[in-house]
Amino acid sequence: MKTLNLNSEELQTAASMMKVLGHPIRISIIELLDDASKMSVTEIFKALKIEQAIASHHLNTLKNKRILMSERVGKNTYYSVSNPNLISAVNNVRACK
Amino acid sequence: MKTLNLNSEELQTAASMMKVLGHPIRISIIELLDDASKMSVTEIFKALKIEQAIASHHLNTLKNKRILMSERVGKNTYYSVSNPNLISAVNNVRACK
DNA sequence: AGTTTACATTGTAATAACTTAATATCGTAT
DNA sequence: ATACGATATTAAGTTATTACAATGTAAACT
Repeated sequence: MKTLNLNSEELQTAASMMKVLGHPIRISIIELLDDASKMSVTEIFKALKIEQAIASHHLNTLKNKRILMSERVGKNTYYSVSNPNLISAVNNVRACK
Repeated sequence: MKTLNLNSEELQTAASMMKVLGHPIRISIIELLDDASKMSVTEIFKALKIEQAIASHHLNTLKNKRILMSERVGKNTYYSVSNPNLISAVNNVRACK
């Protein structure tokens, strides 16, 4: 019988990334960025009709787990998805009925 | 600018499935079942070296979100992954460095 | 320098998730 | 019926998440 190591760094990382993707606002951000590739905080919070502070908080959460990258251009910060596999992951879960 | 509906049933469901996948024990259960296709609770908790009650809790959590299916055969309950897309989702996140 | 636009951070309170331990149920065989 | 192996449930304490509100910082322009 196969045994696994629950404490491996890779597993912990994967779990924390999954967990962070497990929020409707954060999934929506990924899907917006899948279409647009880069968006500013203002574009995102307006598209989702949420408070600016909430968008900022979720964007920061996603960035901390290296799901998003950010780039400051003047007053704006543009966010983008760091790895296309993450979009696939979202699409796969979306495809479950 | 595109707007999305944060309250859609599908989005909520996808988010809650993702969230449930965001735990090292639950990811490991998916990976065990990817290899074995069906396993009993005892096989799972021994493979992961965790308490029986903890395995049972996590299995129930996964079943509630329809990530796993279960089938009772005599004294044993066999669990299996309900949809191969979920295995793909885990693999996609695993593949992110 | 002061103002405006764009983002980020902090504190707080409510809710949800996790672990652990103990107990209960279910199926089979004696 | 009882006992045992397998699984499920319950309850309690702790920790983690979340939304909200308010405040703070940063860049560009006048």
